[in-house]
Amino acid sequence: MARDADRTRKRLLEAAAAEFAAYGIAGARVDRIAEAAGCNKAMIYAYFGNKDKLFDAVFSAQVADVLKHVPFDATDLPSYAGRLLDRYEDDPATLRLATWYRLERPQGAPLQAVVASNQVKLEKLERAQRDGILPGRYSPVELLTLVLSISQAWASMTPELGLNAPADRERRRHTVVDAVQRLLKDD
Amino acid sequence: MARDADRTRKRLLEAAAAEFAAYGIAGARVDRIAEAAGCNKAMIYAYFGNKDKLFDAVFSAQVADVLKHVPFDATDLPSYAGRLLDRYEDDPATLRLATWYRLERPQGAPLQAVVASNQVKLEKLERAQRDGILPGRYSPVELLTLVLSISQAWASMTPELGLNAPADRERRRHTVVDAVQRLLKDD
DNA sequence: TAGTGTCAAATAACCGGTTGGTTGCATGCT
DNA sequence: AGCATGCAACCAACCGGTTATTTGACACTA
Repeated sequence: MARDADRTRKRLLEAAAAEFAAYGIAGARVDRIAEAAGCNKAMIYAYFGNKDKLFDAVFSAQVADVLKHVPFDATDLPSYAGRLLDRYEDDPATLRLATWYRLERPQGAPLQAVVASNQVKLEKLERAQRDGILPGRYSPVELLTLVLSISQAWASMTPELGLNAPADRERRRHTVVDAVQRLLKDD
Repeated sequence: MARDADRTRKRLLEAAAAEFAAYGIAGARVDRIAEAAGCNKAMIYAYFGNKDKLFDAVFSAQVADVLKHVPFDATDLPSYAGRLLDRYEDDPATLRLATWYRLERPQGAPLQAVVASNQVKLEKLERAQRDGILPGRYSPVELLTLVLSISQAWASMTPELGLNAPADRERRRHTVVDAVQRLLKDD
């Protein structure tokens, strides 16, 4: 096998993403990550410094990936919510990583990728309101908060309630999209 | 200092609630809990068995406490959402514990306290729908999921977005209550 | 051979859980 | 009452295993 630092880095990131999604920062095991990546533990420290920094690298990459595959469209929030739901259901790691980030890293400096992505969304929402595409009853940040939390609704409920959730995804999707539509409807 | 098993048990539960809320199950340190409770580590194992069971005890108590202080009212969901938001903002540990539970304990047997509390809510929702108090466009579990996720909206935002959140709580509360109202409004 | 990547092994700290014994209190006997 | 006895509550010290992180030797390549 040829030597390829970039390839090793990438394998490490992928393995770490799976590990962190499953166990969180405190629960993640460095040995497992190295083994899953098919390389040695020391590589983590050579490439990323330590476990926390590795998590930041994983999460920043995830933010960029979501932004790329689920572009934000302020002019059609119901559809955006539906596409977010698709992403969450196709790749549950996305939401788990974000949740762990919120729970376990509230002290660290805000990640630039996240701040920037929020700023862009808020500006687009403000413009859409000025253009009359969106109602003005909620401020941009209120709108964004509601839409995001509704699109996570199914994923953020207690497992016990999940047992009662509709089996077919199309129905869950409809619920979310319909709810966002109602929030935006004129009186 | 008189010996008092009940009192010790209670102090242990309180200390554990704070510790688990802050660090989760994997991150929680048994030694810290014992020290904060002003008693010995061995008491934890005598009273609760192990760390996981201690968490279950803490979480079950929390579920009962929320159920008691924020009674569910299927006939006035907007108000219920508002009261839930109050609870989450007054006692952030509530939601953090629930989130840790969801992330770290998806394998264990469902907690009876949670199952029962869900069952009651779903039945009340179904009755309210039959009585025409609630619209029938969403099923009970869909309705509950939407209401719960909206009431958690502000708390489940990424910290970076939280910086843009409205400073005054009354405004956040209004956003949540208003959103639930719109979901239930007749066409 | 100089430089970079790789890994097994070592290390030091840490953590969940156990053990054996001590302390205070209530009960019942003299 | 005074005292012995049994028991529940409590704790310091310890144990085996695990974890994040470092190191030093080795291998490949240019």
